[in-house]
Amino acid sequence: MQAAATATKGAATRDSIIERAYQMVRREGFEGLSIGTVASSVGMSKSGVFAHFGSREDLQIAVLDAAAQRFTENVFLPAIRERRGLPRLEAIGRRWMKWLRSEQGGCPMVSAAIEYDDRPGPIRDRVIVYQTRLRKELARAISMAVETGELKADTDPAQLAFEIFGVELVMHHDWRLFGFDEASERAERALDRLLASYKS
Amino acid sequence: MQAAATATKGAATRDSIIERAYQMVRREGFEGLSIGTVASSVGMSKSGVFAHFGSREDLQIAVLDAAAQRFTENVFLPAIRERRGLPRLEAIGRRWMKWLRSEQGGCPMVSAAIEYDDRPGPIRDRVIVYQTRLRKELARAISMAVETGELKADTDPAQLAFEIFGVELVMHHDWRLFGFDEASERAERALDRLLASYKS
DNA sequence: GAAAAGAACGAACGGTCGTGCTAAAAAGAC
DNA sequence: GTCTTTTTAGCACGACCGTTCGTTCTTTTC
Repeated sequence: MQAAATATKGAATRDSIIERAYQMVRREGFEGLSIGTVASSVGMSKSGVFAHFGSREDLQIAVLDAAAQRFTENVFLPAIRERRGLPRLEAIGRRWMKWLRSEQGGCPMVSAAIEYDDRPGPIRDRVIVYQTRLRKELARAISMAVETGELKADTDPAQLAFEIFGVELVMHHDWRLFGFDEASERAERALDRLLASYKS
Repeated sequence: MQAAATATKGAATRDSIIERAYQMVRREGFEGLSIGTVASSVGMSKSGVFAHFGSREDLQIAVLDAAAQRFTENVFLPAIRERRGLPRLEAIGRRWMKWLRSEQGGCPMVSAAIEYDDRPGPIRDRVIVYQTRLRKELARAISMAVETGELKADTDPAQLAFEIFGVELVMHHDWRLFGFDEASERAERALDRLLASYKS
């Protein structure tokens, strides 16, 4: 009996709790997540849900981990199948936007970054870990595009990663406030212009 | 006895309540704002504070209005003294960054946009009004720089405003998570690169 | 001065929150 | 089948929430 996807019955319900909590965080944010609401949503008692995590914070962390994992699976992993260099970098950018759109209720990672950016504690620490990792992966993809000669040799990968992140943030912002279509169109143009300004 | 800065005693304490609440929103966000905490912070009773606003939501809206006013006073109004065109546009960008830095606890407007982007109600409505106005003002400054011939004639003001907003957002994000110095430096470079790509 | 208006207080309300504790139910091992 | 472990429910707690109400104190107006 190796570790299967879900070994015991408890792990399965734990997963379904996280799934439900994940959906709620997208709408209410991490601080808006309450054990009672999650419990009634999955049809369990508060204490039943509570027993799976031991504290509200641990539940929040579990949701944060799930968000990070999903982001990686939906944005970075598929992009790896593209040829290293500009194609892969562009694939990341496009899949990133697609990911933001698919998260109808807002990206939990963005919420977490805003909510905990000055609230010290384990959640903030973990947010920083994930954001650092994301930026590093992005810079790595940029470096490859420099190596292939598709981007200028004097490109600062971290700087371009910073600027790409800005485009994704403003797309997220505008989409939620002003509607998807215009935000997505502008973001695509912004990304094209940005990459063009770095092309050799 | 014309309307002075604060006509009656009540209006004065009302202002001081908003001031305190404003500081708290920067750290805890709008949803984290509680009347009891504000009250004890200004040395009043909960009901005393409550009487000035009539509801928690009205207090939140008062803080939001104060944030918008301060932003205008600190970013747009001073920039108007610069010559219309590129100097004024650059002044807006620089003062914007300075404003983000001066708001040690995070910009309430950014918090509000994230917190209420999918929570219908009067707060979200007002956030959209302010964000629309801001974007329009920014586009207006860009248009002037096109008219003076400093930016390319085919510049889309709304598109450039979108992209500038992205830089400010990622600067806000990185600053809070990774520290000010690097974020500010990268944002300045990003803004320079961005404007350069639009210069005629 | 008195009278009216405004400002602040303190107690209490119904509600929700996270968290313990204990017992029942379910699942798995043998 | 029984026994043991895991999983869930039920209940109660203390704390905090926004809000209401009646009262008291202070300021303004005449």
